[in-house]
Amino acid sequence: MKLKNVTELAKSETRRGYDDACGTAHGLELIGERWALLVLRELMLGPRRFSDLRADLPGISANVLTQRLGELEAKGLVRRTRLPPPANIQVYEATDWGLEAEPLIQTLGRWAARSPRHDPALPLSGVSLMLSFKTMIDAQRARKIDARIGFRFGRDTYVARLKKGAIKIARAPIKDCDLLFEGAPTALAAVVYGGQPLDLIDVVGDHVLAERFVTLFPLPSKVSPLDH
Amino acid sequence: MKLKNVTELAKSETRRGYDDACGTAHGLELIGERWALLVLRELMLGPRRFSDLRADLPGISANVLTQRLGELEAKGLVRRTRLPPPANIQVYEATDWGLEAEPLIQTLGRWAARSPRHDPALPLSGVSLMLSFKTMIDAQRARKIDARIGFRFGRDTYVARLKKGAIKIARAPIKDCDLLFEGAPTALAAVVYGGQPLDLIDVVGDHVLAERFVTLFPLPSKVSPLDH
DNA sequence: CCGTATCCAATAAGATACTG
DNA sequence: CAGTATCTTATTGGATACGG
Repeated sequence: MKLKNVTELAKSETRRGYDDACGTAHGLELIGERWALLVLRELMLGPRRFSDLRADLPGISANVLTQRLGELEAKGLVRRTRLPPPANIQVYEATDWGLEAEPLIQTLGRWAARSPRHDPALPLSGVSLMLSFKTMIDAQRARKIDARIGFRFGRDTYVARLKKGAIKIARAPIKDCDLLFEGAPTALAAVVYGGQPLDLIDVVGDHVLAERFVTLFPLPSKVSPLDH
Repeated sequence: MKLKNVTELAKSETRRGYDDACGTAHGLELIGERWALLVLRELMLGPRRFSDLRADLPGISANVLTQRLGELEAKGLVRRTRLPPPANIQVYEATDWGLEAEPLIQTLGRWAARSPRHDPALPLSGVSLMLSFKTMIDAQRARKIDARIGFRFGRDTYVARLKKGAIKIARAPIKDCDLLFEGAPTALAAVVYGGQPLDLIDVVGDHVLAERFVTLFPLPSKVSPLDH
């Protein structure tokens, strides 16, 4: 009754399984617990520290984050590493296999975007927005664009490389960009997905390119509530 | 403290959300609760009744199943219908949007199949096995096969149509099949995925075809526990 | 047999405070 | 900043009982 410490935590590492050989069921045992997939999502574009994760996952509590990270680490999806000096801080990083969950995150997001209940006005992390661009890009519309586009969300910066309808995005310093967006991820999302005017955010560089860029990510049609 | 009835159930219809505009987060609000995706999985090949679901989801309790079905119905993923007389029984059926979750189920299953912890010897429902065939089929190996293959698991029967490397599967009466497998889904899984000999199950019809069929579904390589 | 409702014990999540 | 400890609340699963 008093062993809420290491022993019990280790035991509760996984909640009772589904006892099902189906890969889907096993997948749920791996990333089906509350918050787990969102923690992994935040690591898809590179390592993050504990407090970054906490800030980007509105509503997660410290103890749940600790527990999820420990479980993901035990399962081999996340690794704890230490940045080389002089930084020398501890960060969490997705393993190769963890990174392979990206199609899963995209498939889930694309499917859920059809939901009539989906509210794109809620807050959004920088990583979420970047991944949504990778997921929702309309290759047809983007095929003629060849550009480097930067994003600055607070102290995090990302660079997107558009070429031949494909988009690659990495966390990287803003350098040699044709265009830079600055502001909150939520504001940029309001422009791209909510049809709000571009002047909600700061745009540095090629404004014509910016106007084109924000139209490259069409949302799928909503499911009609009458179809049930 | 006493209103555990309709009022409170309606309120707890969804557990507290993630407050995140990301489609992935919304997806988790839709099908992220324990058992929800597995319930939906069991409906992917057609309507099922309450007791079928209960039997195919080892370990789910009646009250949790009732609750998940109610939530999935409220979200528009599942519909309650009544089979026409003389059957005239109530069944649960995935809506069109619910059926669109199939790629999600497949992506999750394919990803999780790389897990070193995945145990293919656990029990498995007929629907799971059929969906795993659709997910894991090696189109190259299957491209020369043109056949109708039947499966009988207890009173449920399925027919798979192989043609040009593609496979279509539906719950249907066994008719005009080149080959019929009979037995428990778990036994057939042991043959196809566990490398067990074919004589674990009953095979009626073209045995040569049967031997080829069971090699069409290669599992992905496991993640090495050392890669962490 | 088909579900649904209720009660109970075990766990997981959430909020908050706190320590190295 | 990076977690831990503790307390409270919500959810889960199992048993059982109940109505159609």
